[in-house]
Amino acid sequence: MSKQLEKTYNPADIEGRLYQKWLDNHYFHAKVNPDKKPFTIVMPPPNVTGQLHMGHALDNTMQDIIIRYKRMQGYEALWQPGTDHAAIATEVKVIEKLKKEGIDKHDLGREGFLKEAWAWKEEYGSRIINQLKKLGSSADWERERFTMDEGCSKAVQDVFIKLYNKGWIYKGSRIGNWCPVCKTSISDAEVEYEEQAGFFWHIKYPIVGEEGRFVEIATTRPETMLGDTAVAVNPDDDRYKDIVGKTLLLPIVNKEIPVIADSYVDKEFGTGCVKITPAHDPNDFEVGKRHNLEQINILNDDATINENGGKYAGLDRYEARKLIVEELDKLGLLVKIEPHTHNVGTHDRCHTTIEPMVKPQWFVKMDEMIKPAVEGVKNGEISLLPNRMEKTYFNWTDNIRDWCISRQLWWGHRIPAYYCDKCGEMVVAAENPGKCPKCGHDHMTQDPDTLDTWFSSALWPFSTLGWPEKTPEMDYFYPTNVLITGYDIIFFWVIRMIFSGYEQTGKAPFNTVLFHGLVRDDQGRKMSKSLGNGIDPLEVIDKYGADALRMTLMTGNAPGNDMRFYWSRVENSRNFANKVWNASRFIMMNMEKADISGVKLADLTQADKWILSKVNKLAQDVTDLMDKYEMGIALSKVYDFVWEEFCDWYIEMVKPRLYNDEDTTQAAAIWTLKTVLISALKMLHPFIPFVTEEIFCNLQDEEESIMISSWPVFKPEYDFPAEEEAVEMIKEAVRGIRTVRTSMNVPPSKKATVYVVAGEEHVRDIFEKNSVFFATLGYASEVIIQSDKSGIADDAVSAVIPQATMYIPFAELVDIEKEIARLTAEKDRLTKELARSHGMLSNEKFVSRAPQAKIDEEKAKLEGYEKMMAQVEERLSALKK
RNA sequence: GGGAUCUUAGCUCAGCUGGGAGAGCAUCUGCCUUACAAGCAGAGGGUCAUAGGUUCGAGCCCUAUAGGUCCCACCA
Repeated sequence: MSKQLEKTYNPADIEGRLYQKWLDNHYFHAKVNPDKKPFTIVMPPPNVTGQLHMGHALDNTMQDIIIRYKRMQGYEALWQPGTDHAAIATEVKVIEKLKKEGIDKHDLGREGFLKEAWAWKEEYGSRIINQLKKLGSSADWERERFTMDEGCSKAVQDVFIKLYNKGWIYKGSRIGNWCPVCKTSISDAEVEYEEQAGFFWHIKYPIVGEEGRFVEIATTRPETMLGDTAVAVNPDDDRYKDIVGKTLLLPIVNKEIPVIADSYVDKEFGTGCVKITPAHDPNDFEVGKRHNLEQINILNDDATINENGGKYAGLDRYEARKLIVEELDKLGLLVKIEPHTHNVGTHDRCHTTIEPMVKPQWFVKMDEMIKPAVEGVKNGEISLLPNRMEKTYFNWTDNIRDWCISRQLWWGHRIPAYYCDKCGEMVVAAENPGKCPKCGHDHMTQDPDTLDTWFSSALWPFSTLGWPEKTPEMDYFYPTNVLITGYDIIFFWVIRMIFSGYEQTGKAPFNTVLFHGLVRDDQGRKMSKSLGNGIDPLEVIDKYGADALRMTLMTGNAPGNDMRFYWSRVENSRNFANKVWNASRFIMMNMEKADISGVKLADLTQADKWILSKVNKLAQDVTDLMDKYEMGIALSKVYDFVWEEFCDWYIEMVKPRLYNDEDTTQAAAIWTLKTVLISALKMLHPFIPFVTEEIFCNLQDEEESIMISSWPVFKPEYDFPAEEEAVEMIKEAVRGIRTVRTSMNVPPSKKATVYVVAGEEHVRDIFEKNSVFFATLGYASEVIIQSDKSGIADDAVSAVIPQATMYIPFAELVDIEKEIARLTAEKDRLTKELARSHGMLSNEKFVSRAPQAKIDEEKAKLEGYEKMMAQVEERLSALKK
């Protein structure tokens, strides 16, 4: 017994209820099942601090589509979810929160602060998960993980110790990016360069022992001169050849520093003389190493000047800059100030200008570990989609530098290294050894630093499955199948997962990476909080439903490209959901009219076979596209089919049969409607799960969910190419008809005659009212078709449109001059087509290389053209007479 | 400086290995019709950035040019 649906689709009424039903039935839960093949996607873990944004919505919609598709195909489909502790992002938020309460992080101490952070995680960590659920995400929430849960922490610790023992993790003093606000080092990838207007200060450094002679240098950061230990010139620079090896008096500091020659210096840039500050510039650091220069750190962690800055100690870096410039001016050493725009590195979290600083940090050696990751992509073990991402990938792997993994934060995985309080001996171990192995002192202190948040994310594809324990899940679901993420984190995350996967498990963590672009606003800008242009996916869901949002995100852009968000596209998607809803409603309204249990394929009319064969072919096409992860194209194919073929043509064609209880083909029509609808619903389900589920359950009382129904496959018995061709011919004929008119108003007796006439002039004075062809078919008891296409048999027309009672060749009704013009144009077109076809078939390359099917197709086309040409010529000559 | 990518209808974008220029929105015309006005039928609108080349045939391949976007590196 099918139920009646509401007149319009109202997502708010059903989404929550259906999602709860799915959860209650554990449909999302994947178990180790040797009878089925596994298919695994691991969810990029959203930050616990996160709020669902369009990027998440897109990312998770894509994953959900694939996982639902695979589930319907009979795979044991696991979508492994979880959240990321997001070290610095969370720490910043918690500090902010505490600040509002008037509490400083350091007042609480490490343990107190971590308590606060965990409380934060408990409070907000579930928020984004609930938002993902609103999207319809069918992740296996029963397996939800967290990067800092016990298992993942164990994995992190094991990997650290393993890599350390292998010599691939080391502690080193290196110059790195320091954020004076977050007071932590950050990796190069976390630095964003902003173009800023600044100045070039030209300063004179006096040459010792040569009164009145100076070297002029140009700098954008004059305050760093406090840490200068040399001035460098290019060895080939003739201007300065004679001063190399001489000594300069560093002004203000009044210290003697050497002039050195180093090819790093660009003769053309600035004055050709560079002040060298090894402790505060990455290039200078390298130069300093080559020339054994002292590193003088002049900054405190908050970027104020430290005791090495003499009288400037305690001042902020910019304040110091101002005063130093003033002093240089007073000393007569300031030559000039030039405006200069340059790129300044800022921290991507807080946008503070970073300071290069020399700090002891932990590093992962990359040179060896990256090799299998490069090889795996090169040999196709891992494919990146779209392919162009491979270039970006190799660009990175070729230039990889050691990975700085220590962070001076509290929220994160603490580095498992312990130092003896007495002799400083370091031990890397899972637990505090308690006693120093070297001097026997009985107290060791753990390294205060934590690990880069990406260190744990890098292990995510396997740590979530229980690694390093040998779990059945690890055996069964790993390696995962596809990773879906934005191209913006290829460096942060994707590469690190790949090399970690190879190193830790000996296997690629996934065999395909599918990248998507960014969702931008309607002006193409990045959605960001500061611009206030972000569109909240939840708002879209509230207004138009999750299905509409999902569909919007999946259409209208190519894989890997950025997309713009338009409300009008959401409306269109909503309209489509409503269209499906109403088509289903119509079918349900008519389902009871006949018993369809005994319908056989032989009972079907031409129209039925046509639509059946269309949907059959569609299933094949869509499956192929889904397997290639071309979800956007797959969806638009189903969209076109449902709206244009099924609703606009088939349902309209079939109406007369439904309304006429005497019609012997009524049951066949109902059977076909239902069969095609169910197929279409199944193909739509991964994309728009809610509306399809609601309809399916109302339509198929005996089946509990479309989620666990089977994906449509191509069925040879539904392949009716001949019928398809016949109906296409009729459609072609009817499509040429311009205007459709009914005879005045349609009387309630449902008897009306519809004249379908080509060309408006013929009927304008006969009929007063225009109407719509297909909608009117439902009313009409009789249809007269006048077509300009000969060759369409009357019985073919009436097979599709049963009320059609007349068939009059168009030429008999039409203005002869016009018809000749039309035929002439047609002849021209055919001439061109024939030339094209002949050209192709006479081309040796084409004939030898093209697939046989294509050649046959072309031959068939050629024949068709030749026939049509003959007809056209015949009619032309007849008319001319 | 290195690299990627884009330029197709008024707007935003599809166009999968070369073979009949497409969608949504917008515009215009006619329709409340027993699934749907969140709808139906139709119309207008494009030298596919420019210039060459390969090919029987180019939106698609090659070269160059112009403009846009992004990533990486970064000059003190």
